[in-house]
Amino acid sequence: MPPERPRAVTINDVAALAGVSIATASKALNGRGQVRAETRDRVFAAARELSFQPNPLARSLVTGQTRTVGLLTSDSVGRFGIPVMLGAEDAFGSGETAVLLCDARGDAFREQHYLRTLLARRVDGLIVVGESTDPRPSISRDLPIPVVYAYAPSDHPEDVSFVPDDVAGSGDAVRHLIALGRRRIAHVTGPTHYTAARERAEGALAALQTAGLPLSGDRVVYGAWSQRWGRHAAEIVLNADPEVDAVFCGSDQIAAGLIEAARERGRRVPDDIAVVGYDNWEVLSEETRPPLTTMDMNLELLGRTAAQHLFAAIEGRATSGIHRMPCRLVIRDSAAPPTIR
Amino acid sequence: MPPERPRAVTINDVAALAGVSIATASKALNGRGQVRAETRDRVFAAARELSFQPNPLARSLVTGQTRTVGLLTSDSVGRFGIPVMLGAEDAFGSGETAVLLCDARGDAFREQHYLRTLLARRVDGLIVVGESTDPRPSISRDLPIPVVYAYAPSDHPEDVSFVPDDVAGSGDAVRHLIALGRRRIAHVTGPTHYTAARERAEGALAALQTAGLPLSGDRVVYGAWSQRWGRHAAEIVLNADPEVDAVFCGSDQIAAGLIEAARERGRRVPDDIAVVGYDNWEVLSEETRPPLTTMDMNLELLGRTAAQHLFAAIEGRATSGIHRMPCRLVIRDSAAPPTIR
DNA sequence: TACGTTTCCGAAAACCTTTTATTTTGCTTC
DNA sequence: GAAGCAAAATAAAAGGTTTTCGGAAACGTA
Repeated sequence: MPPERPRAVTINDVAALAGVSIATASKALNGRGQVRAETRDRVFAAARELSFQPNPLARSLVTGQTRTVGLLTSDSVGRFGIPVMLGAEDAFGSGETAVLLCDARGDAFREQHYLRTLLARRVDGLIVVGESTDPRPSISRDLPIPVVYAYAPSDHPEDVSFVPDDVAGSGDAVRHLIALGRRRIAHVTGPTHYTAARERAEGALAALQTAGLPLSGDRVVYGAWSQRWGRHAAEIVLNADPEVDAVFCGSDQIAAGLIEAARERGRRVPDDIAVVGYDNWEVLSEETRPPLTTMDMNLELLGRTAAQHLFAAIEGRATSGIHRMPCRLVIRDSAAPPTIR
Repeated sequence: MPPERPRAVTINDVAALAGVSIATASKALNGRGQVRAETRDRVFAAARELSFQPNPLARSLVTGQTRTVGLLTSDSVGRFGIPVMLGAEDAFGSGETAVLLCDARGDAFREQHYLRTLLARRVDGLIVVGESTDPRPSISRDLPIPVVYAYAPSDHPEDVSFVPDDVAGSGDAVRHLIALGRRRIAHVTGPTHYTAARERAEGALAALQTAGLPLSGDRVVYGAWSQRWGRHAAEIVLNADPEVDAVFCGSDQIAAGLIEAARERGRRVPDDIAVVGYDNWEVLSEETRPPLTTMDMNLELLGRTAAQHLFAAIEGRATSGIHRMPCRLVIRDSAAPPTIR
């Protein structure tokens, strides 16, 4: 047997104790309409004494607002989606908005199911977070509530999406290497079919071009996101240009593998080769030897910002388009200015 | 302006179309009470035609059940909490139960705030997931709804908790090494103030004792959970017993560091030293050279099981006590039977 | 036909709050 | 003292569903 819930205290009890009607009590508590200061105080006192908590269900039923948003993850939520999700949760949770978690696990059917459920539950808005920066199909068409996309942008230009600015971030990474005096910079990254890989390469190449520098090895070394690939890519890079003095990697895993393999081939990091990673995945970037200089995408902030914009949209102040959020270079030893000794 | 929501179709519309009263419609749709098969069909037909979705708010208001559970993370949710959380979400989401996500981020004040909010929203139950297996303060006392704890058990014996069976898991790990013919087995693990570290050591020692084998180096090497510590511990272990032929590590990070350092000191893994890790954190365990044999705690299953028990408790079939869930050894190259060549 | 049983259906209450429309109160002015 | 008016309070409706209970219809029996 579920334990018998003690009958909850309702606004009726408050009104009775304060000696007013429920209408007055409601208005007093919500600061609406005309109510004398003295009676308002009496109502508040009564509410506090009974530790009254309005029933959100009843309220939602009449107002049509549930103070609830759905958090829908398209692909299975993982390393990148989690921080975004937590950032969003943080933004909502500190207010009065609750977050309904739905992990569609990459299954379009599940996604539809969740979408129906969320709409049935009358959520006020929807935040869709992806696991990669590849654009994803829009779900906002004909939806009666606002939607924002985080990390993975919608493929529909009128939707509002928040993504890391990988082009600018990569530019910063490469400019950092240039500022350190490196002149033969290579770029190793993930599979070419990833938007992230292409954008990071684009940003890196643009920065090199602006500085009038060639790309070491003449071509971007596309491959996989793994440490294993990083090790393999080290050979490619070193063979293509034995004089290479810096490598900008598209992920921390690649960087970790590359550093390992470079050291095994007798190159010192950062003295002979400076290395910059991407993601600032701390379990990795703080454990490599030397610790990794890497680009942090500020994913929590991204999630938080997306949440704030959803909130604004719910209140009628909608934005649109793709918002590119700045990344931040975290400087550690693998690519750092010489310290004073 | 938020787009005007089209007036939702209510059970009134269904009843009108089917030519019955709303009471009959409700009973027909919910399979309750006496209603002729023919009228039931008519009601269902009407509901389908209008694609009627009952308003959960109105329903909850009268039934007192929200088909919603709170998922409360005590400490900041991270590597271990996430899979548990996703497992739970999966179990609920495939039913009709929605999950309200609340990340207290290790802040007791936030936790209280969330607890109040969840209770105000009349959730049917609560699942509390932790980030370590250390017991945590109970929140179930005097709560009108059932609570289950996942990963981090409650410190109150009458609460129901689900934790990985680290003692048995470690025993299995060590027995695996023994079965491979290893006789000088060391154990390197995390800080002694972690329940996980102590329990894993306990299981390892028990298995050695049962087999009549000594612990290489005579004492458990406690330290930290990091790769860095794994590297350092390798020296300790090799100095204490140069003939050591296996190391059971309390985490994959430790194992990764240890393998790296052992190789640098000229030991081959697994030929000279077999290594077993813990956690099966795949980004690490699949990337070490050789790939890591490691203990998987089945965290998703743990979360799913906890969710199922919460569900049972909501329906009045409550369990209690600490449930220890079995772990599963994942065999890769770092500690494997010789393959046929 | 009268009557007792089932079987099925519907009116109305209940859940709790907000909002609208209406009434009451308190005050000012003539 | 009446009229007028603004401010404050209340009654009642609305929101959508489930559930209780009474009543009607159908059916069989005397």
